[in-house]
Amino acid sequence: MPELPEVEVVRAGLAAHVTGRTVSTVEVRHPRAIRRHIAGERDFAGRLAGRVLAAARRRGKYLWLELDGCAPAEAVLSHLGMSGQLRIQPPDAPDESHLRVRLRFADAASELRFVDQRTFGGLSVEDLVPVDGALLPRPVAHIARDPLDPLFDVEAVVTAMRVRRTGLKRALLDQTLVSGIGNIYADEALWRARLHWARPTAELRRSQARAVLTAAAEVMAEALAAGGTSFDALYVNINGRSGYFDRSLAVYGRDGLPCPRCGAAVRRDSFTNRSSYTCPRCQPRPRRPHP
DNA sequence: GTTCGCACCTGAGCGC
DNA sequence: TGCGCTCAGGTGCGAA
Repeated sequence: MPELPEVEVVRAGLAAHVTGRTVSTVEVRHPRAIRRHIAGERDFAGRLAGRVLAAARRRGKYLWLELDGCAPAEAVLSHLGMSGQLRIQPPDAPDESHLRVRLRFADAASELRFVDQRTFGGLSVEDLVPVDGALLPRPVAHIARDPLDPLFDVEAVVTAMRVRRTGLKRALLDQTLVSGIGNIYADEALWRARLHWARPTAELRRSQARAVLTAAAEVMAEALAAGGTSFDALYVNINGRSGYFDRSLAVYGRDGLPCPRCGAAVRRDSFTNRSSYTCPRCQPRPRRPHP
């Protein structure tokens, strides 16, 4: 699944290969892919045609391409959801089976395709609004900075986290508190910090909260460094298979396998209709877990 | 105001 | 072979 490192790889690819290019036409192949663009398909296509893609930006798992020469400032916003890909393809390349949106460019050198099997992701054109010194698409205004953001304030997040009355993993997945962390990196960060996912945030020491946030930054930076090598000129990569399995995951998806640190069998728990993986020895369950 | 649970969605894997 | 069920999980929204 695309999490922060994968989205950053895509952003860098788009910055290199589509910025400065003029959109000629837009083809929406599946309406659900632009469901967040309330005005509909024709408006979506009309607002992009003839526009220059000026810059590729990201916050957390949201990605957007700023549009040149408009007031108020606008951008085409993308979230990859669970299975989304943004691909740069030659115009004569066969359509992918889950191709949802196609952007053609005036130079006709290549086209940008939004491919999404499960259609949890999508595109929309949004106004940019000033938030905390940054210019963000309106639906992203509530998203916190991510641990790789140079302006990420770890001490402020530690304070905010300890005010919450919830479990630690739930807090890590709350994009309004800290963005970019999904189920995989949450489990990996918790393992590195030796903390159980059910620890009540209100009972964490500052050093523990700081440790798990630092671990999240480390594991995502390592994944980004690894993922950055799979990019080439014709493929803006969110390739779940190659990017995903190349990572060195300590616990995620390793139910029953030995913990790389102590050798105890990794355990899978149910967590809000999904899974959490922990080492029962390195990450002991708290005496009073958050329910 | 804060926290939680569920729907959304498709394909792989599995048991029968 | 085919059917039905479970699982995967980020986000937004309504309920508590």
